[in-house]
Amino acid sequence: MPEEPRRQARGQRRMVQLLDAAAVVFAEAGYAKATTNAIAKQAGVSPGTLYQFFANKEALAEALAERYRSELAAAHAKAFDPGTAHLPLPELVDRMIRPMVEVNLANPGFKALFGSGDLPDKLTAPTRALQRAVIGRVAEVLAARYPDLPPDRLETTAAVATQIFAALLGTIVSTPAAHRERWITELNQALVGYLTPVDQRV
Amino acid sequence: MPEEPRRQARGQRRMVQLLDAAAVVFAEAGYAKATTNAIAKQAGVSPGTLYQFFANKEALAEALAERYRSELAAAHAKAFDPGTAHLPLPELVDRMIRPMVEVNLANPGFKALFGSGDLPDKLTAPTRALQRAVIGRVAEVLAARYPDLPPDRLETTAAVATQIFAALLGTIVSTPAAHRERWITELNQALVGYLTPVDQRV
Amino acid sequence: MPEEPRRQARGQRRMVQLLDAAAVVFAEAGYAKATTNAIAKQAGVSPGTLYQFFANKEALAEALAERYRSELAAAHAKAFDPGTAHLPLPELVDRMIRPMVEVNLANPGFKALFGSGDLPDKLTAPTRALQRAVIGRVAEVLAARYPDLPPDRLETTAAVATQIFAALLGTIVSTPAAHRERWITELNQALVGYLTPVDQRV
Amino acid sequence: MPEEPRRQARGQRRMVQLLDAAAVVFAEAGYAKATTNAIAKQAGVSPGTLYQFFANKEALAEALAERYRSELAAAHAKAFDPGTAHLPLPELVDRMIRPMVEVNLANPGFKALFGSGDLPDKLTAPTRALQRAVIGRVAEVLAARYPDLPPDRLETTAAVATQIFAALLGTIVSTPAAHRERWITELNQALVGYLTPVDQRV
DNA sequence: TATGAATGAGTGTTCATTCAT
DNA sequence: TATGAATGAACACTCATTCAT
Repeated sequence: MPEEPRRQARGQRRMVQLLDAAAVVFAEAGYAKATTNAIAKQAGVSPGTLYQFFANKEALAEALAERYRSELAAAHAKAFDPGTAHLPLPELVDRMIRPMVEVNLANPGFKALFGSGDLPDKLTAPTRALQRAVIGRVAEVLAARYPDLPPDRLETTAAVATQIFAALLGTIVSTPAAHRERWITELNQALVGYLTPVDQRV
Repeated sequence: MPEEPRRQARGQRRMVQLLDAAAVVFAEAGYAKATTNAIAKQAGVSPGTLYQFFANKEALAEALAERYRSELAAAHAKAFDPGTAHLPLPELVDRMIRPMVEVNLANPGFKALFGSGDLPDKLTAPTRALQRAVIGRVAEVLAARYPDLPPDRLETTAAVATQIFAALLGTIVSTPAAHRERWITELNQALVGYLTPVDQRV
Repeated sequence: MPEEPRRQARGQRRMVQLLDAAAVVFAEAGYAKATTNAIAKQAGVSPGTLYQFFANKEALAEALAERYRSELAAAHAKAFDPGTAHLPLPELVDRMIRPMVEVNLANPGFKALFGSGDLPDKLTAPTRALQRAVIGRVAEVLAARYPDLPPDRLETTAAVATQIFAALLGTIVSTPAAHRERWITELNQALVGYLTPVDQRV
Repeated sequence: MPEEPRRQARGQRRMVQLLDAAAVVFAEAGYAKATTNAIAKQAGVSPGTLYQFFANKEALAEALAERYRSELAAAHAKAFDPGTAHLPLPELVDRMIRPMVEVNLANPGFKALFGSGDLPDKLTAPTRALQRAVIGRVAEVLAARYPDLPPDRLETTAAVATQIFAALLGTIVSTPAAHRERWITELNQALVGYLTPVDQRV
């Protein structure tokens, strides 16, 4: 009975296909103006098929956010090890910035789900989840560096850092590669500036 | 013959009414999902009337952005005078933050036009104009404080500061009043942190 | 009490003004796409005023058709006298064509009411009246030339001639003046061709 | 696997259905006042379905014009063969008139697209195409009969003949069947009259 | 599973007409 | 009389979602 697994494999491929298509369309049009029919067409599939895998447009966005979350997790895991936490601040910040920028560059749809404030209220949920995930990563790093920071300070600091991050990410990603480094430096300075007092206090 | 002026006054009142209604609806639904019929209804007016004053949905958004721009200008003008530029950095930043937060709090639609990346391409223009206006204000303040800063540094610094600003504004405004001050402090620290190196370099 | 007549005179002026405006707008946009608001604006008057003089868009068209009918009558009266009826056929036809073309050229709105087949059913009435008036003129001329033609033949012949007329009028009027004569000649030939058998039969 | 073709067949049927519906509605209301929702309802279909097959109202009109063009072509092809060109003029003209009248009678929407001058500018194109197609047919016949006629005379003559044609078609089609023949005869005489000089000159 | 035709409520916008002033 | 703001039904068109095949 090799039916089942083969079917599941095909199903997995379809989902990937659809998610890829959604990323492309979200990137081109933004979430709100993206149409499910356009996504289906981009995936080379009929609208009906799309709804066999995702209950609705929202579910598609959620799954895409989830995918980004795991890519981010992988990239972070690669960039950090226990020793990293005690690098000089500018270097540490650089290690936080780079993978994020790269994931963003590699996934054009990312920004549409991470940055935008014009998503329908319901969609705030998966989007917020993505943001919470990033905040979580940042918090881990800060926790390793500042073990004595009280939890609520930790949380707040991570949240603010992430928001600064998100704010400049748009500019960084949409800037032509040649000028990109300049904005990355600027982001680095902003984050270092924000974290320096914490560094000194501890 | 008070006829003419009275009519014009009515026209003015209608525009204000419609702009108010648009602000409410944009705030609730975001620009993209806001419907002109909903705005008209919120204004207690028929759809046709809306179109007597505004050529289309976009024009409404433009006028609203313009209103915000001028409210912002007024608030800034009140907060600054030539002496302000040489206040200690945290105080200066506080003077930049407060009016912005207040205008935002007083105008619920603001965020929908200022923050969002999901506006139609055409609308990018007035929205960007709003952003540029804010950046302009910030640049003026920085220019007064750092007269020797080269223009491109000035521009970049103002842009980054404004983006940090915009990023945290959302959190500040949507936080219940009781906890708001905490986030304002955080924003202040972020901006001070970003600007401190400039302060020292000059 | 010179009030009354003066008022009436003003009323007359307004009607002329509005009719002129309607002619311009009908000419530019066609009856169907012409808007009463555009006509009012063209007349330098408010929409309400328009409706003080004409019950609705249709009534405007009717009045305009009536004006054209009387201009046509005047032009015809000038072109014909009892002797004309026995001119050689091509000359007679020429005398029928010329004033019609001139009235058309002088009144750009004419075609919109005379030619078009896309008027609402109700408007067929005034339009048909205009056509009937033209047919009547043609019938008179034919009656003078062919006194023995039975009335129903007369009617039919006049109707057909008028329709041929109307069909080519559009082309003639919209052709640049330099080439106009060529199409007038063609129309002349068509009408002469159609009427020649009648000429010979009698 | 009769799946695909069956679906396509359904699609074809829908298009025919919609075109039929459009013909009916255009005939009743004229192009300008016909509504796409009315056409959909007449076809027993939702508005959305209409737009699955035709991009917009215009496209519907274009497709309808195209259908008429091909019906006309078929009817003409049936009525003419190389020998026809040298029939006595009245018979030749009769052969040109009949199929046109019949196509017109069978397709009530025809007139709305063929005659009217009140179509939107863009629609002028397919409408003109229909007219040009008719003129082309006429020109072919004339070319066969008068091989020595210079091309520009041919063109002009065909155009004028077609316009005379179009002008009387309305009357013919809207006349009750009992009296129809009388008007056909009249149209025949008009065309014969117009063409006789050409016949003699050659 | 996959299809794609079908749905239909809803969108931004228009315009003939009315009416308070 | 004259104004012009106000109306609101109607229009062309869209799109997330469903469902017969």
